[in-house]
Amino acid sequence: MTPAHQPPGEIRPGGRTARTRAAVLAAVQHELSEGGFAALSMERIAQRSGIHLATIYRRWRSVEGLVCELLMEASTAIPLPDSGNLPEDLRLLARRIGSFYTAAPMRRLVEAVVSSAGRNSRAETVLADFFHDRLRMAGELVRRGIERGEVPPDTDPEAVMSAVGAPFYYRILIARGPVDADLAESTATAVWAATLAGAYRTGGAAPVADPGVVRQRTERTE
Amino acid sequence: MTPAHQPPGEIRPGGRTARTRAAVLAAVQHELSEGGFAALSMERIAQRSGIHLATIYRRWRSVEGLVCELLMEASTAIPLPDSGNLPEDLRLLARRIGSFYTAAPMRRLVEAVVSSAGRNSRAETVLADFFHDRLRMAGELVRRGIERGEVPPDTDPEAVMSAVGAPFYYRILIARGPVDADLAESTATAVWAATLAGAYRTGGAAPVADPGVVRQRTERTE
DNA sequence: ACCCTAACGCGAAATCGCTCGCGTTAGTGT
DNA sequence: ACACTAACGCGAGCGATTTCGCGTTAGGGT
Repeated sequence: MTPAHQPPGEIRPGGRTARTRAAVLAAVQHELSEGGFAALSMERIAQRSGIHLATIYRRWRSVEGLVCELLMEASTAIPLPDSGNLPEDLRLLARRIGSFYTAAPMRRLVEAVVSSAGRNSRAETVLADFFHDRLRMAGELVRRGIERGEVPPDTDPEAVMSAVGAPFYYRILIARGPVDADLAESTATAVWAATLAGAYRTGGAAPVADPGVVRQRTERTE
Repeated sequence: MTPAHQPPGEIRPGGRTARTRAAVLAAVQHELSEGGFAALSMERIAQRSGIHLATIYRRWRSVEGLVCELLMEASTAIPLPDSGNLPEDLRLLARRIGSFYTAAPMRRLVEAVVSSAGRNSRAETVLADFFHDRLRMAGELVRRGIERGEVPPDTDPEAVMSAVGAPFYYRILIARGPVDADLAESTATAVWAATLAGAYRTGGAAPVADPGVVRQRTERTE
């Protein structure tokens, strides 16, 4: 997302270029935290950052471009736990995601990115790639659990991690309510129970008749 | 969201007004299905619908306004099941949501509404109200299950229904992947298992040590 | 220390989205 | 059938966003 038009023969990532970049992204961060995506305009960013309007347009093309770059900046913000125990890891991760999104700035960033993805096809790609990467990495957590024999071996790691994230994004984007500690606890408990029940096994979900029964069943048509 | 400015002394919902409304909303629907929210502009809608640009601006103010009205139009699109059995109801509902969002038009509509909510505070309110209503109504489904003694009596109905919806919106808005039958089955299984495990009980989630054990436990700090 | 040119600052110009005023059409009540 | 006015069509006009051309500044290589 970085270069809007083809860079000429040579690229200069250092010195002044890096400074203006930092100034602009910091300005976007501030504006986003204060007024949200709705209050985000190129002109305000230019004023706050002290970087000329035309320069920002040249490098990022649009507010969507800026927001995307900010997203990629925050890629390592939530570290993945490794406690040697899957249910514990799930709970730790859910809590980290929860506290991460309890604060307004990151919540606003997600709103902004998803909002951007709706209008800008490039933003959509950036968003999709970002979360695919993240899911793939987080899946490692489940793979360790499989190796330890804590869950069925055909459990889909990315499906489990999607289930960990989904409630938070639902709360932020759809229900538009606060992200709190309860949501994190609830999510961790739910995902672990569902995983044990075989909901995330590959080749179709396994409906359970009684709690704790893990078995495969053919799909029914409604 | 309907009247952008105060209607004068008298309102005329019939005849021509209703026709233009239908024509415009149909045009929005088409444009949305084809090119998505990104390709949605007031001018294109005006051209396709045959309604003058100024008229559309007068009644809806913006594309966000149009999209919101389209959302409210689709309020009864997913009927709530009542099979007399909660896990069956959850599965039926998940399937209905799944097939509802498998088709592009409705998927695009959700993308558009969420995208709009990021920029327009009024759209945000419409979105929140819409889903709160929907959650409240769908909660009835869980309440019946409580009465039948299928789940713990302090289960939070709206938390359960949020869990049914969340995976679909995550798939649409974040993962940006296809909504298919597998997702519906997986979701139904997961939510039922989590509900039995007490993940959605009020007053804090109940971590489970073994599958099927339903018990309350005090929250731990990380 | 020097040159080369990528990246930036600046103001003007073009473009675009949106609004406004006025005349016309067609519901609605009597 | 008639009068009244809400809602629409139309085009001009306004403001905000976006781009362009040119001169200036400051990395990066020799």
